[in-house]
Amino acid sequence: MAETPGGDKVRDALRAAHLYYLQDLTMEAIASELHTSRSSVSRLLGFARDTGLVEIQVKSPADRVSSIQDRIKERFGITAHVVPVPDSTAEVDRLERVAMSAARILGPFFDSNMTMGIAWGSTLSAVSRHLQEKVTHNSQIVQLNGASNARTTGIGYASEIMSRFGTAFGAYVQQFPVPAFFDDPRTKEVLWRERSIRRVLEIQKHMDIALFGLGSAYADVPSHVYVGGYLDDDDFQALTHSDVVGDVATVFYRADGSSDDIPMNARSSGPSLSLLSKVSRRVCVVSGRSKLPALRGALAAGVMTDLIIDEATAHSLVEG
Amino acid sequence: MAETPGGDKVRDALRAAHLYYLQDLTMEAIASELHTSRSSVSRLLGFARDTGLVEIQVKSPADRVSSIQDRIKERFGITAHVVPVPDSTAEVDRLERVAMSAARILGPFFDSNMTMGIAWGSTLSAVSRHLQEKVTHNSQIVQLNGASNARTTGIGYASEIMSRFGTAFGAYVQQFPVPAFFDDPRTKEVLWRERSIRRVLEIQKHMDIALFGLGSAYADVPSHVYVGGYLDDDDFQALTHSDVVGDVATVFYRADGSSDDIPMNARSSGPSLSLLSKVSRRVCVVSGRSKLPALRGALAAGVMTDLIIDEATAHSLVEG
DNA sequence: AAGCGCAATGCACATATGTGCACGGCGTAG
DNA sequence: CTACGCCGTGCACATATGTGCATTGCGCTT
Repeated sequence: MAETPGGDKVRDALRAAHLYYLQDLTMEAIASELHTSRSSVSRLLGFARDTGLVEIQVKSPADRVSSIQDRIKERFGITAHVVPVPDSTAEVDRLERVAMSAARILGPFFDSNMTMGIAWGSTLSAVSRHLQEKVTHNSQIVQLNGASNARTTGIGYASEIMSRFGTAFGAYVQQFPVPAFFDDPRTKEVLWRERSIRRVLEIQKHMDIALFGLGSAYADVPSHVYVGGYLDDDDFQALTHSDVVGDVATVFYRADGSSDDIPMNARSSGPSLSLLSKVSRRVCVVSGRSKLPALRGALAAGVMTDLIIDEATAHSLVEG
Repeated sequence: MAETPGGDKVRDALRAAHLYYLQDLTMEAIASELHTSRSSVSRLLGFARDTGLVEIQVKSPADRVSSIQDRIKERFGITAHVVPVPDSTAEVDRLERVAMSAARILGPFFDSNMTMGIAWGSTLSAVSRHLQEKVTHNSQIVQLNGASNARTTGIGYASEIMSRFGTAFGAYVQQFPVPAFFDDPRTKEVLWRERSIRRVLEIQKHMDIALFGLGSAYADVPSHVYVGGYLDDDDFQALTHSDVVGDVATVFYRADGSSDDIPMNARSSGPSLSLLSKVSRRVCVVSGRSKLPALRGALAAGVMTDLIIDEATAHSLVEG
């Protein structure tokens, strides 16, 4: 067992998965082919699923007319993944379920030789907790915006998210050890010239997927940025003054999607929206009606190509 | 039910599938969300699977060293899909199982706006019987080679295969109503100038996927072509004389993969191997060791990009 | 060589899922 | 208006699957 430490297990799991999912054999039958017990087969299959040897996708046939996804596609030109959640569900559970779905939907998007940039926040945290393993090679996860602030280094929180993604995909994790917001924009400018930082920025520039939630001061569950001590009263005032409706990776924008001339952005560590828009796949996860204003703004800004959203909010989006 | 004749069913099935596969709810839980009984949910999920709303893939992680697939990839430069089948399995069951796997593996390959060319024969027939539904749009299936001969029109057989593919994918079916082999090559030349025929040839030329088995005179289960009255004694002699080891869609080739100067090919209705090689994805399904010589020849000819093959035969392929 | 600990295995039971059958609604033909 | 027949549904049962627990085998330590 030293030389093939589980390699046999993978082999068996793969074979079991093939027999089960591709040939419709029952576990009993597989057990006899594998000369083992049915229980072991059950466990092997479980292993195969957890481990990403089996990938299950739910595809919406493009023909279902006027489904919400299509309406969203028409109106906003993006691909929506609407997560069914009963309306009665509490806000927290709702986020949890959207996050779980997001984690599953994400799987097929990411693969070997890719780089995924991720933001941090309650939403991403939830997603990270539901990731299923999927082995990839030569892939990396890069943090989009800094996480430390005046009170904490924020490292525990953000890096936990990062490392969950890293281990789930077997990807190299590239942290971004800078504050979320600089006190002085000039510090940022200077720091941005450092080679160590430029290396990260360079990686960000070449990412294949960006994954983020939306920040919103008005959310029922106010976003992490707004309650974590990242902003002081002056900052809040400044934001209100600039008509900010939300943020993506600590970069703020207005209802019309514009993000220029918002002073806070000069101090933010996140990627500018224009930079973000160069990424070929930009996945946004949203749960809860209270994020609607932020969502509309983000749509106007065109920051996303894919939207994973709970049913009720999707509904409100196309209704209102 | 008149206006959405099953549209609701699809909707529900989709939702159920989402809840089941993406959110890990139990059928019981889904039943209550859907205000129906657990049984109905079970049925809905079954429907979702049959209907292609759910797609399940088994992926071989690229890292498993020296697996058969990798060895094949190295040696022949193609992607192999090895179907696990116990060695003790009878030849017929083996074909059946390979065919079932092939049908499942094929699903993800084919999609809307694509054209798939298919040959006919025992292998393809078996595959066609195991296809899972998958709705696509603006897609078509085109027959690669004629099927009628001196004795029968061959239409029942080939067109049954064709239509199974057509209905499974909701694709337009383009038959190719010509004999498998012409008595006189000049007839073919003349006919090939007809617009109706040229239309089909044109479609073939633009196909995105080609799917075929291998013909072999020496197979345990001799291929359909060799026993269906398509060839007479003289033909057989001619083939032997030309050192033919097998055929793809009634186009013959030698062990070294060459197919020129084989007189029969001038009379065959199938696409020349060079034409075939222009298709971006060329999937070959093989079951049974007796097809090995034909397989080696086909590999030498480079006609395939993907090979779906049973385990034992794959083994022999890399061993010998 | 005996003892220890870890991981894999199978058993037996608990759950979850699949399906034949009978019932009831609804549209249609008579 | 009634009879007929076709779904769609849920029930109850049959199967199939998941999992805690005790056992076994194996490698390593003492």
